[in-house]
Amino acid sequence: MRTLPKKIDFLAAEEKWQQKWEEWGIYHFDWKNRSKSTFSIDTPPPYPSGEFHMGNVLNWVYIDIVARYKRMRGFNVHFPQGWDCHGLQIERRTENEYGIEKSGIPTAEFIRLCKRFVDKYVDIMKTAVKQLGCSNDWTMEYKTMNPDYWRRTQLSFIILYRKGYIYQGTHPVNWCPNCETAIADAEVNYESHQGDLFYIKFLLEEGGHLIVATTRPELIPACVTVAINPKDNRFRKYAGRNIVTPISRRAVKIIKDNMVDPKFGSGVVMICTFGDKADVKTVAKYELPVTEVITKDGKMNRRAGKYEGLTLAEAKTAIADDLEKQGLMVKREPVQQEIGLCDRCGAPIEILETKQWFMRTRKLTEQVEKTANTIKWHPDYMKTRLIDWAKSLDWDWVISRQRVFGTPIPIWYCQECGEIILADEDSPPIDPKQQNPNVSKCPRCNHTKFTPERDVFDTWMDSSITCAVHAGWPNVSETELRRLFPADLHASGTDIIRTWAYYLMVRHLALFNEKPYKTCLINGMVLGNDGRKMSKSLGNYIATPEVFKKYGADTSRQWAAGGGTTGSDIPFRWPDVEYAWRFLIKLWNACRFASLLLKDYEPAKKAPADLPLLDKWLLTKMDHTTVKVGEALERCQFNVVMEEIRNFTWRDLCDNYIEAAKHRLYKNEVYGEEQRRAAQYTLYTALFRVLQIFAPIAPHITEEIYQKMFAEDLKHKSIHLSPWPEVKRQEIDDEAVEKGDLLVAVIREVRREKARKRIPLNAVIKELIIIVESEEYNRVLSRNAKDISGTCRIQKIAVMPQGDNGIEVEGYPDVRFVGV
RNA sequence: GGGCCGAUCGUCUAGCUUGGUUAGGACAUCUGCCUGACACGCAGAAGGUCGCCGGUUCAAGUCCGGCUCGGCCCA
Repeated sequence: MRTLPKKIDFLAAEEKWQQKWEEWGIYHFDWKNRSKSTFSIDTPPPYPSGEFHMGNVLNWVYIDIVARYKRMRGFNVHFPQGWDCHGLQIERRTENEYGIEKSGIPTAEFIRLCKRFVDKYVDIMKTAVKQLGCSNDWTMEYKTMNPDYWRRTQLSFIILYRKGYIYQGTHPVNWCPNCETAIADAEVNYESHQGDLFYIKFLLEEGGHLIVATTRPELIPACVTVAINPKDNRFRKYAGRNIVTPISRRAVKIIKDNMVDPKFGSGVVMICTFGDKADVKTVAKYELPVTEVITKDGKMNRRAGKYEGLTLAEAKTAIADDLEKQGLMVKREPVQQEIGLCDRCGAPIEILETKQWFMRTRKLTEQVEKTANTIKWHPDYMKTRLIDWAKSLDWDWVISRQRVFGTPIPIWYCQECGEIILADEDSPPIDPKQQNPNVSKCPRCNHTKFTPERDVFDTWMDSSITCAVHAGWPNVSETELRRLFPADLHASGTDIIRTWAYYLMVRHLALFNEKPYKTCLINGMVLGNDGRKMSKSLGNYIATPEVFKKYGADTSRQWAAGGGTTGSDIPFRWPDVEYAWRFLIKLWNACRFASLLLKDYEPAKKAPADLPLLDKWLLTKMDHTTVKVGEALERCQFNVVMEEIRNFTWRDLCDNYIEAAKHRLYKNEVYGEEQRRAAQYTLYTALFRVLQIFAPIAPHITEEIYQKMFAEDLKHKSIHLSPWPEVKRQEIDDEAVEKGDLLVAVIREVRREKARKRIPLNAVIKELIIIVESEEYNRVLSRNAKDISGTCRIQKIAVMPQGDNGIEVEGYPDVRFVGV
């Protein structure tokens, strides 16, 4: 066996193996192999924002550990990787990057720049994923902006349309005035905000007035009714009467509705079209008219009269001032309110009524719930988040976006009668703005001119069909599709359950009447060391390269695996990273030590007969660890995996076994060749086992050591292609564990006594007498007395049934010793 | 207001599913030791009434109910 060098450049070794693995293609899915069971992983294609943060690290490490483990378990692992390219954020960042404005250049040119931007940042992120040592199969890499992916997104739309899941409607939607597009519920974040609550006099038609409390006086021109609570005795009598809005001077009816909280403000609220979601509900309930006063870019429109052209904030001030002047402003008071913000740009959203495309998702809610219950969740309680979210949705999913960088909606309209012309199933990929439909005339009115749909799809329309796309849809037969679909595993974060996990669910249920994934693995958020969500603005941000450059991938991966329970938020702590780093060094040194003492070792296929107690003790502990690690991996409890491996390696193997076996390894002239061979066998076996069970977490160092020490003998091309160790029941010797524990306890107590007496550990003890009454213990200690004397540097050792008081061995009241 | 999660040594965290060892670990602290792999190490020490109040039980960090305080998501 080759000896390991004293020092190793871990970072260089990582790069070396990453290149080798790719060269060897060992992570490729084996399409031809029909005998192995497949394990398909639905990797969420990330948004190539260019930032590969510690949250991405967490997400990828979780998935990759499973991928590597399943490969060792003999599965044909399908682990693709794609990139989710379209979207608002990319458009905006492209504008920043190239110092341009979307409206200032031709659309085709702008799209070209967006693609350039995406390509650049995909490369950066891909580099990071590779640096992390992820075992993705890059032969299946895809980008959702490519025509081949468009084809799939568009085809799925056409199928859903035919199945009745798609409709176009004029409906209030969340609207971002900054991005100038509709956005879905899932893209709205709510934030608490200190605002003003205005108390404004509305004059009753018949004289007198009511005081309306509102946070948004700028919407008075959009006021369509005023509402009070039916149980509110103060105002009940006004229901059904007319009241005149100030500013716009319109008469509107007073209605009564339970949703009005009599305790909030004045107990009288105005309903505007649309101030918030509650307004939308009320309007639908009472079939109220809609008065829009906001333009798509967030300004007041013509209906606002003299306020036209003002921004909403300006209009608020202006209207409040005018009300003040007219003596209609009673008072204003500070109030905490929840404001909806655009997920991509942070601007406050509005609700506008526009023509949009929708997917009928709400009718699937019951099925979503039922299906979610058939899926295995890690951790289990995450499924309630999905179910609660699905049940809480008020609106269907708005799938159209008023943007340019996205998959086009394959629709045309007849210029004469407005008939909707849907693209054929074999037309995609298609851009209706560039091509005409396959029909030459309108099926309804025979007109021959068509207008293309200019909207594009919500990015989630691209990224929520991946489970099927990864499995080859629509290019493969049903049988072939079922080979990899539903995915065996989908992985994502707590923050995107409401989007990713949910949209995947509704899309695949609607398209295939099948769940998208069989298990769902959820990672928590990465927190800064102050316990708050890591973000640049909070100043608790750790950039990934900072960690990678200093500590590399295996350390980062250990941090991710061991940082906390799966699903919980993981704080980023440098001490954890350093501990992980030290473990790598410890493992290296242990292996180096072994390699020095195994130089002349001829690997044995079978265990030598009659192994010494301590060797059986270690090997049984090794098997128990293997079983626990395997079980923890099956349950995605990566922190447990880390703990088991570290404890076994550091404590049992290094601190206890190696220390207690050194004398046998060094002095075979004293202890005999057989004893030495036994220790060599045990070291060899235990270290290879550690490398194997640690391989899914730390793929580089385990490969480096394996190749140097074991490959020649064991012949697996890579440790990652070695089969996961099967523990044979007959090799488990729990009696040896019990007896070995006694031996280790005695050694520990002797060391402790040396520490108490301030004697150096390596000080020689002339004579040690162990007093033990129990016959069984006596036998154990007598037989293995040489391990105690060899380890603790005792010249003469004796075991006696009776004697003076002495020092009691912790945990063994009837075992004492004298002589230190 | 609703849903979910959490509260364990100075700090961070495991254990709770399936109640029963001296509540495990890391960092920090203290004391020894350069022991023929490793000072990026080794051997030790100290530090916890497991958020609060009840209940079930021979036995509760673990199960049940209530409360308080945080976090996330939503209205």
